[in-house]
Amino acid sequence: MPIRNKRAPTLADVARAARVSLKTASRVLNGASNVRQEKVSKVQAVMARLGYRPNELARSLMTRKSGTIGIIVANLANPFVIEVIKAVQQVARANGYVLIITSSEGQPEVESAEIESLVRRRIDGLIIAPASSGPRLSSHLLPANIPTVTFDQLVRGTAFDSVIITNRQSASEATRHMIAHGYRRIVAVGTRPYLYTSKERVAGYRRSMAQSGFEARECFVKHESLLTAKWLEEEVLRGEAAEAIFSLNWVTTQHVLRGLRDLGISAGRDIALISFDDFDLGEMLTPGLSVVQQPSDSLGRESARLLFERLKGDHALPSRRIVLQARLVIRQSCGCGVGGTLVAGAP
Amino acid sequence: MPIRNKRAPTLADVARAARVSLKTASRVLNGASNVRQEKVSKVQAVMARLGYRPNELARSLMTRKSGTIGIIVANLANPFVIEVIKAVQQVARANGYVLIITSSEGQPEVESAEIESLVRRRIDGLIIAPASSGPRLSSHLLPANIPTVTFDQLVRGTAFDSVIITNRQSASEATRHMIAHGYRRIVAVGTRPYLYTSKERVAGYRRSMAQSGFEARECFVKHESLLTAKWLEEEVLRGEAAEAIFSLNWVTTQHVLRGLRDLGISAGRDIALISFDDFDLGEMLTPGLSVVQQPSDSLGRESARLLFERLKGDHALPSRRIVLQARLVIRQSCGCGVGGTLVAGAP
DNA sequence: GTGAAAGCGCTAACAA
DNA sequence: TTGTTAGCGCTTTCAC
Repeated sequence: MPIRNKRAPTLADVARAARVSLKTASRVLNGASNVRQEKVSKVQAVMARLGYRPNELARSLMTRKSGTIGIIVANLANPFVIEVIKAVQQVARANGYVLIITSSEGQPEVESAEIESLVRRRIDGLIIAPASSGPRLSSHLLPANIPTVTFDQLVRGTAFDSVIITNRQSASEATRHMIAHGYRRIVAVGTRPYLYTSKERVAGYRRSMAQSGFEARECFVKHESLLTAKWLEEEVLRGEAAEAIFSLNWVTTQHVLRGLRDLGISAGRDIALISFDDFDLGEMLTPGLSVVQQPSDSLGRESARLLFERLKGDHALPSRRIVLQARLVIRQSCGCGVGGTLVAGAP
Repeated sequence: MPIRNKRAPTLADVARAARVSLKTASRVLNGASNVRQEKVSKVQAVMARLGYRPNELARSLMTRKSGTIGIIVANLANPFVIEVIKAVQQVARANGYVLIITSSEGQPEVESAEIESLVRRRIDGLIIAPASSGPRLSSHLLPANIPTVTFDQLVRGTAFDSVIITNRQSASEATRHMIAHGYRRIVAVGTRPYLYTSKERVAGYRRSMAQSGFEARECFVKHESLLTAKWLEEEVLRGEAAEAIFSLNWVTTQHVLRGLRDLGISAGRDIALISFDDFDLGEMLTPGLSVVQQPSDSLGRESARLLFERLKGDHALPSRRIVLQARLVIRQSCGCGVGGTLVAGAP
C-alpha cells in the first residue's frame, strides 16, 4: 500500500514498493531495454497492483513535448470540417497524439484567443483553418517553435505549410458546366467575400463567364445571417435576372436552399444550382445536388502528414504547399437529368 | 534580454528582468491583490516585452488541475454529436477549459484506450457517450476523482451523472403517429440492438404497436456496413411486408434512404418513414423527412453544467440524471402532406 | 507586501 | 545494468 491513501500513486510510490530506484521504474515505464527482465516484471506487477497511471503532464514538462496537437476550425457544423478533423484525428492517434479542437467561429479575435490558449498549453503543433486571409495570424502570436499547418484558407505573407484545394480551377469548371447547359445569367452567391477561398472561387467563376462573353454577377453577404429569402429575391433573383446560381460554400448553399424553398422555387428545377461543398444527403435531394466536392479526407491526412514530418524530423524544412484536386460531382441540380437543356458538348 | 536565447522565457526570466522575486512575478501573473501597483505594472511590462507565455503544464502539475475536459463520442460524423460538442465547447470555453475530443468509433476497446490516454493527461472531467451499455465503462478505468458525465447511452450499474432523452416515449409517439396514418405493417430498423438507446426505442415502438394490436417487427444489423439495399429488400420490405419504416438512429436512416433509392423506392411516398435523429437538410428532402429530434444543444449544455458543478463545487453530490424531451417533428415522409392517408384523430 | 525554500511527478545527465 | 543528482516552470508553504 502506498503511504498516502488519497493521492494517486506516483512513479516514486511504484519504485518504493518494487524496491528499485526511481530511474529504474522510469526505465520500465518507458520500455527501455537496459533493465533486467526480472525487475521489469516486478515493476510492472507493482504498477498493475497499485493502479499506477503515468502523469503525462509531468513528463511533458521535462520532455517539452505535450503530445497534443491543436486544431482550430471556423465552423464545427460544417461536415467538410468534420471530415478533415476525423482524418487528422486518425493520424494523430496513430502517432500517440491527442487533439485539442477549438473553433474560431470565423472571427480573428476569437482565433487569437484560442491560439493563445493553445500555446499556453504547449501544443506540439497546430493545424488551423485561418479565420481570415489577412496578416492577423502572424508569428507574433505563434512561437516559431510550434510547427503549424494551415488548410482551407491561405494566409498572405506567412511561411506556414499549407494544404489547399483547386478553388479557382474547380469553380471555373463548375461554371463552365452550367454555361454548357445554356445558362448565361449565372450568379455567384457567397459569404465573407474577403476570404481567400471566396476570392479564388469568384476568380474561377469570372474566368469562365468571361470566356463565354457573359456578364459575371456576384452577390455577397458579410455574414450568413443576412442570407435571407428576401435578400435572395431582391439581390440575386431580381425577377428573371438569374437562371442559375453558383453557391460558393456550404453555409451559403444551406441558406440558399432554404430561401428558395421559402420563395416556392425549386432549386435545380426552376433555377439551376451548383454548390461548392457537399452535404450528407446531397444526393438524396430532389433534384440531387450537383456539387464541387472537396477531398476532405486527403486534406486532413495531408495536413497531419506535413505536421508530423516536422514534429518527428526536421524542423527546418522549407515551407511546403500542397494543392489537392476538388471534384465536380454532377447530379441533377445543375440541369442534368431533369429534362434540362444540356447543350451538346457539355462535360 | 534573457540569458538563454533559444528557450521561451520563463517566469524566472521575467522576475529577473523585472528585479522582483519569482513569487511576486507569480502573483502578478495570477492577478493577486497583494502586490504594489508599481511592481504589477513593471512585471506586466516585462512580460509583454519578453513575449512571456505562461506554461500551463507546469502550473497544472502543481495545482493538479489541467484545465482540460475530455469528451468521447461514438461517431464524429453524426451531426447530433457535433451539436452536443459545440454546446459543451461553449460552456467549457466560458469556464476557461479546453476540450480534448476523441472518438471511440462505438468500440468498447477503443473507448478504454481513449479513457486511459485522457486519464494520463490528467483531464479534470470527462463527458462521454458510452460505446456500450454494459459494465465495461467501469470505475477501474476511471479514477474516482475524475468527475464524469455520460450522455446518450445509459450505463448499467454506475453512479455517473447522466443526461439522456425520452427515447421510449418519443419512439412510442412516433410509432403512434404512423399508426394514425393507417399503417399497421410498421417495421423498426436499426443498428446495434444491444445499446441502451436501441432497446428503449424498440420498447416504445413495441408499446404503441401492442396498444393497437399490431405485430411488431424489428430488423437489426450489428454494424451499419451490413445495411445494404439487398438486406433492406430481403429482410425489411419482403414484398408487401412493410408499409412504414421507423428508423432507429441517424446512421440507419442514412443507409435506409440510400438503400430505398437504389431500389427505386421513394422514402415517404412509396413507403412511410420516420427517423430517430434529424439531418442538416432533412427538411429539404422530397418528401421532407419526419423525425424525432434530439435536443442536442440542451443535451450538451446540461452535460457540461453537471460536470462543472462538480468541478467547481462539491465533488460529493449524489449522482444525478437528467431526462430531456425529444421532439417529434412532422414533415411529410410519415405520410403527412403528400396525399397520405392520415386518419382522423392523428396527432 | 514580499521572498526563500520546497516540491508537483517525471526525465536527463551523469556517475557507479 | 543501476542509482544519484539535478532540474522542467510553476505554485505553495511559511517566514520576514
